[in-house]
Amino acid sequence: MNHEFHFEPTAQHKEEIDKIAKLYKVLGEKNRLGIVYALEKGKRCVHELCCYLDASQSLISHQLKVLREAKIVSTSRRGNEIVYSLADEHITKLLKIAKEHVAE
Amino acid sequence: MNHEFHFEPTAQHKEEIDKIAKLYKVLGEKNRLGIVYALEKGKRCVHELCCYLDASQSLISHQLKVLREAKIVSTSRRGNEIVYSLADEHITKLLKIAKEHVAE
DNA sequence: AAAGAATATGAAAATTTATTCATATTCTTA
DNA sequence: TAAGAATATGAATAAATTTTCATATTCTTT
Repeated sequence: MNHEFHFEPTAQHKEEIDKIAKLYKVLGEKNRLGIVYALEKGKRCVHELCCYLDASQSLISHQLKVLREAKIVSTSRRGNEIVYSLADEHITKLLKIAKEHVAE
Repeated sequence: MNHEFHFEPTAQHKEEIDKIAKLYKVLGEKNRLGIVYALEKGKRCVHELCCYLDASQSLISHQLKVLREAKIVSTSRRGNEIVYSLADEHITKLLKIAKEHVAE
């Protein structure tokens, strides 16, 4: 077969692919996605997230950092605690579709 | 602060988290996501995907296997070629939301 | 049936990511 | 301001993933 014809993603497309791949990669990890699930129900401090996911404080903090850097969660302080919440509703929308997809 | 109160995801929730994390993980890789992008425009054989992504045949085949196992793509034969296409429209929907999310 | 084209695959190497451990930082309150 | 609680972080280790290389498989055509 003749494969002279080449096609390529545009630069913009490449960038978009990069961004989305990064986003999916961040959400494609059990603990991080679990955190997002927990936060869908409301704000939670780190300790609560550790309980929820039955994971060490250090691990959860590291994963929270990844989520922060991806702008998926945001923080505020409440006394001695740092309280995490979802950065915006987009994530919930994103998850909704994914939930539908896997519900089969 | 009092952290007597524990909460946990239900078994079903855990399973859902697992499934979605797996799905996102598969899509959270540049080359695989690139393949999906290419296939959104229509069926493509392996060689075409290699060109599109400027990647080796072996690499693309390996990634296609991952996509196949995740039921994201399906195949058919056309003479000597294996032609890949998206398994269903869900993926397109999923991507649509993600595209919106990163378009900022 | 032999040769060639297209794709797949196993195993090794390279790279990335997740996890742990020890410790630092930041805030609060006695 | 000292002590304690909650969280963050750097570095090391463990584990998983991606990529390559060599080769196998499958189909087509002569």
